[in-house]
Amino acid sequence: MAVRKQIESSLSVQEPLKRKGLSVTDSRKKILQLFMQQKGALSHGDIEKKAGATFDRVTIYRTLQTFLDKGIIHAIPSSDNAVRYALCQDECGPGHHHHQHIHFICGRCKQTFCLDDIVTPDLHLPKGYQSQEIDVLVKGTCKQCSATSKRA
Amino acid sequence: MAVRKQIESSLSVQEPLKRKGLSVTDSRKKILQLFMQQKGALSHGDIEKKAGATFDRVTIYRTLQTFLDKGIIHAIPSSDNAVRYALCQDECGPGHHHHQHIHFICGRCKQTFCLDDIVTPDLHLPKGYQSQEIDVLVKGTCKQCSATSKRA
DNA sequence: TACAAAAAAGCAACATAGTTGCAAAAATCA
DNA sequence: TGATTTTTGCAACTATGTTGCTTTTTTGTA
Repeated sequence: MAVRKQIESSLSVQEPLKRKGLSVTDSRKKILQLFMQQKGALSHGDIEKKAGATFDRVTIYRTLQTFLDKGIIHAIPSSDNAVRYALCQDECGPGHHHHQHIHFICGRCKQTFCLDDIVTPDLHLPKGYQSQEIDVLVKGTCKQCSATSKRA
Repeated sequence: MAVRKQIESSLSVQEPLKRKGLSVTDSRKKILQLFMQQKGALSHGDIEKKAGATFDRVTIYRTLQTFLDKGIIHAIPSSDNAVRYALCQDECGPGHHHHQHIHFICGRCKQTFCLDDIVTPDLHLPKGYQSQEIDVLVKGTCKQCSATSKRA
């Protein structure tokens, strides 16, 4: 039955929500699930497409905002006016994000990935500048796409 | 006379346009001037405000796109759905951008600056990933704002 | 399990941002 | 100066994001 499947897969989804003190609702479960099934980052539009007409657009906006606030996802800047979101790895608290990883944007498959193993480098800023957060965006060709093009 | 002033200040503005093979129009002069007068980066909205009702919105979009294509300005990613633009320093050709500098986003004055002297660091990417371009965004407090808060 | 309080979702209406095609105006070049 | 090419402005449209309010769902407790 489809129902059983739903219940099973949503079990692992409920836990993080509860841990963050959020009430467990259909849209939150669904959206969190989408993120967990996904290697790359998701934009609001991606979620709208993937979730189909299940949820109101507004609900998606508000859910993303809630997830951001609670430190479940983090926003990845972009230069195409489509901010993407991805799951936080380590424990990010409300407001406190601890991200040291970099983001890779593939020009071929257009996906954005978190490279969790690559730590953001230290920078020497000019006198007077105080750094709070560093975001490194690397554009190029991802592992998968590099491999496919070689074989072709 | 206001006219003379216009002509004088637009002289330095015409040159880069011509060098890039662009016809010299009022909107291009005005928008390029805005960038040259400005320390920080400008979003489409900023330009719309600063240019007043002088130009059509569409013209601003198209001018920014043209400047991007010709390597006169570069786009700075953001996580607030407001891509900002700033003048290119060295010679960037069409398609070929050579930026090694980092971008600083001040949380206080909300301005974005190019720190031209800070070179983007080398990164060791995982096997298979090919890097073409690196964008470093640093969020924090800028020189000016740091100074003001100390005195206050 | 049922119920009241609190939280979230849905809806509608609105505001802003970005795109496209086409006609009018301006810039270029001979 | 005048013909050609380029750019602009306008209109209409699509997409994206926001807000207030009502209904529904969730939660915690009896």
